Amino acid sequence: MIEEAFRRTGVRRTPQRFFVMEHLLLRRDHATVEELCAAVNRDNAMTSRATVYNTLHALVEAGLVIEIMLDGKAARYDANLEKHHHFICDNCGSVEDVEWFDLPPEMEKKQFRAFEAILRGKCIRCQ
Amino acid sequence: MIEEAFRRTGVRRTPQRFFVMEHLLLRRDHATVEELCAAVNRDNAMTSRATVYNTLHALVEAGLVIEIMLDGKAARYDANLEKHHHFICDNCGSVEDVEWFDLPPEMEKKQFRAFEAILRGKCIRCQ
DNA sequence: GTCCCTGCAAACGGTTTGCACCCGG
DNA sequence: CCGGGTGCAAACCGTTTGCAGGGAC
Repeated sequence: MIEEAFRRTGVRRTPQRFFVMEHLLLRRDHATVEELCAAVNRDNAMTSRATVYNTLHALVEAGLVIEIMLDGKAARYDANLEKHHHFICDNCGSVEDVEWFDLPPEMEKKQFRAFEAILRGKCIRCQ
Repeated sequence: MIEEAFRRTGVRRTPQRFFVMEHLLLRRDHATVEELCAAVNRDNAMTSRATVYNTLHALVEAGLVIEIMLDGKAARYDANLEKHHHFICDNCGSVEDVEWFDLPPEMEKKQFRAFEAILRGKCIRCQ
């Protein structure tokens, strides 16, 4: 529940923040700022790009959303908080979640703070 | 040998291209365009930023260098053609090569075209 | 009532592009 | 000589910032 998550993490509840969070939860398609801005403005009240950036920073800070930076293109945002990796389609550039797997044992020893895998290929639609 | 690599891959040999390639081979520190531009201009003839970009595209195209895009910051370039992963220091942002490891067997089955791991932590200097 | 959020517009940093000139093959 | 590379400057695109006004708590 969004209200509850905001209260719990101390994120101030504004319509803009609510709509952004709602969109990320409903359509888990790794939206970019541009897409979120368009979606929120289509469905609801007016929201500036700057506010979408501000909102996303707040949500990332609060741990409600993760930021995915791939290939130097626009950042994408993901409300899936389970540990997972990412797949990028060579053809259409879409991003999909991939089930989590750990580092091999010999690497695990080295105590990295974080591990993230990026997998590439053609997605089902593009094959 | 640089001359030979250029001839083999059909990259036209200009002083600028030679110096960029030389720098990447000698100091394998994952240089950014900015750093390469500065280094080439310090040591040798004048070279514009646009030409460094052009050169790097040509070298990546020719398969003599790989491009590393991390965290939406400036691209970095690497003359290490062996398969490897990358480590980024949380503190200073430096990038290091990490020995290659494969996907776990259950993932290997899915036939991804490419796999790249990004590891994070503190580098030796920053610990 | 106090902060913090919002919208706007300008600034920013990395990269790309258009163009006239130049040089490698 | 020809095609492609070079330098310069302007354009581009995603993101950040400064600021005045407004809404959450």
